[in-house]
Parts: sequence; structure tokens; C-alpha cells
Amino acid sequence: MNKHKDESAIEKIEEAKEMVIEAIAETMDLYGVTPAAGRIYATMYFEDHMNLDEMREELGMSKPSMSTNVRKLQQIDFVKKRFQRGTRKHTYTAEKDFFQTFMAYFCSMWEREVKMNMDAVKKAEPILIEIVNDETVSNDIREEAKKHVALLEKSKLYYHWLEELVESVRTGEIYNFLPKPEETK
Amino acid sequence: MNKHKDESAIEKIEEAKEMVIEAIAETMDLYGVTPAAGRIYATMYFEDHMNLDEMREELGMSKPSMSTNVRKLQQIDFVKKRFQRGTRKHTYTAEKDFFQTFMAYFCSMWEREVKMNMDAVKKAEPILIEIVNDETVSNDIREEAKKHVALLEKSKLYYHWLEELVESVRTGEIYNFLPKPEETK
DNA sequence: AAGTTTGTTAAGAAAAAATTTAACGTTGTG
DNA sequence: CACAACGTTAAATTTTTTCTTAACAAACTT
Repeated sequence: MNKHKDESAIEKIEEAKEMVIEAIAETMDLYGVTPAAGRIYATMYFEDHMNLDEMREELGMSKPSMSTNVRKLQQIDFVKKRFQRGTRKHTYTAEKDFFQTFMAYFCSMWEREVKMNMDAVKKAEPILIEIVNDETVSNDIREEAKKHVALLEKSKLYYHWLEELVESVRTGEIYNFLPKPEETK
Repeated sequence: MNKHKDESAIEKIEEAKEMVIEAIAETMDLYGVTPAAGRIYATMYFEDHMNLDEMREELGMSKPSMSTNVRKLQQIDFVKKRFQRGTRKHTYTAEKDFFQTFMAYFCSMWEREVKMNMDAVKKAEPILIEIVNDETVSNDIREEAKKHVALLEKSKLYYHWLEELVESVRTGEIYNFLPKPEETK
């Protein structure tokens, strides 16, 4: 229990953390955030809770930059605000369960994809179908419209499947098919 | 079959296509490409095949811009180069099967996430474990290291799960659990 | 073999995004 | 009630990314 040993140990812990932090930050572009936001999340990942000033100090960013980045992380449910009465100094906690972050992010993105594209398809398809059924229009044009309708029909199958994927992730049903691995004790 | 009718029909087809193109382009940020690249893909989606000049004309972009954007789309397997002997004018086809694009993109991204983070964990964890087992180090420091080890252990469970998800998407096994919807005929 | 067409690379310009400093509102504190 | 602390917004700067013009290399044509 000598002081020198302790200092060296602390250094090693920082080194180990830094490796993981860098990896997380680098792969977090998949979740649509900048490396800076990734670093913030990864830093919080190793802490129970932090406030903006602690993060600013740790990462050397300005306060507004922290503020906006943390908000982005909250929007994708990677970070939650911890409620604390009697003080204005908010603290934040990182979601440390990656199953949770996976679900939150991809479900919301996939849902958005389904909604936006299905909305467009629902508006576009009737227009095309009307042309297909209009016998006063040249055949080759009607054929083209028909091809497009077939394409949209096929795309709808995918969007429905994606909807079901979202549902099974949300409910946890997917873990019946792909069980979470056991913790080796 | 009069000319006026045909012209109006062509206009309507363009209008319908435009709706879908816009939606696809807008949601394609999920796949890490710019709106411009999204527009290119979405435009090709309605065509059998196109060459760079046709796209440039359609979208009013410069040739180098087309070239780089199409390359990006090829990298994520949304677009394939069509082999054609005897001419230098390459033509490209969009992958129209969204199940395919889903698989190509997410599997490759998830694999990258697993690899990078697992590599980091494999390097960082032994360092932490050494500290945990070092009895000459203060208890509170060892406790901290222990907490981090537990965190990394938990993350490994997720990465293993993600690996299996990739595998089941690649093999198509996932469709046993979540069948592709039937085409309504 | 010279000329033309096609696609890519290089360099510069334009556009977009992120970051910082400064100012502001809000809320707890003395 | 005035002051201080905290977080957000606004405006301006810097940085990064994207796009365009221009020059280039490769390969087909005649």
C-alpha cells in the first residue's frame, strides 16, 4: 500500500480507460454523433454521474459546446438527466446498458425511416396506379408506371418487416430468438 | 392515346417519383451519406441502370461530384458497377432490394463496432485485472478497477450478442424468426 | 498514331457544421 | 432584495466538409 504504487495504478487505470474511450468515440459515428459527443459519452460511461463543469474540465471543451453535445446525447437516449432538487447544478448519467442504447437508437431511426418512406409511398402509389388503369394513355407509359408500382409494392414488404423488427426489439421478443449471452460467473 | 394525355401522364409519374426520391434521400442520413448521395441513389432506384453523364444531367451536379458520391454508394453496397466490355462508359445499378441494403450496411457497421471495441477491451481489461489482483495497491483504487472490469465484462456480452445478430442477418436465419412478409398477389 | 471520350485527381471556392466568446435569463443564496 | 451560480441562446470565428473548375491519365476510335 505505498504511495508510489498507488500513483502508478491510477495512471494505468487512466490508460486502460482511455483505450476504451477512444474506441467508443470512434465507432459512435454509427449513431450519428460527432467524435466530440462520442468522447463525452464514453467519458461518462466510466463515471456514475457527472455535471457539465466536470466534463468540461475533463475534456477541455467550452460550456456551450458541452451543453449542446449533451443535449444531443439525451435526444438519442445515451445520456439521462438526473433529477436533483435543491440545486441548479444538474448531473447526468450515461446509459451503460448497450442493449438499451441499441434499442433506443435503432428503433427510433428505423421507425422514422418507415414512417417517412411509407408516407411518400402512400401518396405516390395511387398516382401511378391511376395511370396504369387509364386506357387513354400510351401503353409504354402505362408499362413504366406499372414497373414503378411493382417496385413500391416490394419496398412496402421491407418496411413492414422493419416495423416488426422494431416491435420485437422493443418488446424484447427478439431475445427469444437471439438470447442475451449468459454472464460467466 | 392522345398526345396531351401522355404528356400529363409523364408529368404525373415524375411527380410521384419525386415524392419517393425525396423521402429516401432524407432518411438516408441513417446510412451515413449526405443528402446529395441519397438523391443519387434514390434517382437510380427508379432506373434499370445509369451512367455518370445521365445522372449528372438529371441531378445537375458536376462530374467529379457524381464520381465521388457514386463511389461512396458503392462502398456501402447501395450501388454496383455494371460490367460492360468494349466501352469505357460504365453504367451503374442501384441495389433495389432493401433487405439487401439493410444487411450490407448494418452488418458491416456492427461488425466494425464489435471489432474496434472488443480490441480495445481486450487490451484494457488485463491492465485493470492486474491492478485488482495487486495487493500492494490501496483498496479503494482496486475497487475502482474492479468496477471498470465489471463494466467491460458486461459490454462483452453485448458485443457477442451483436456478433450473433450479424451472423443471423447474413445467413438469413433471422427470417425464420421474423419472416419476410408475403407479396399480396 | 493522333484525337476523342471517360473517369479521376488536385487545387481552389463555397457551403455547412462545430466551437468559442459574450450576453442573457433563471434560479438558488446570502 | 441584491448577488452569484448555472445553463442556454446569439453572434461571430474557426474548422471541416462538400462541390466545382481545371488539369490529367487511361483507353477506345478512326
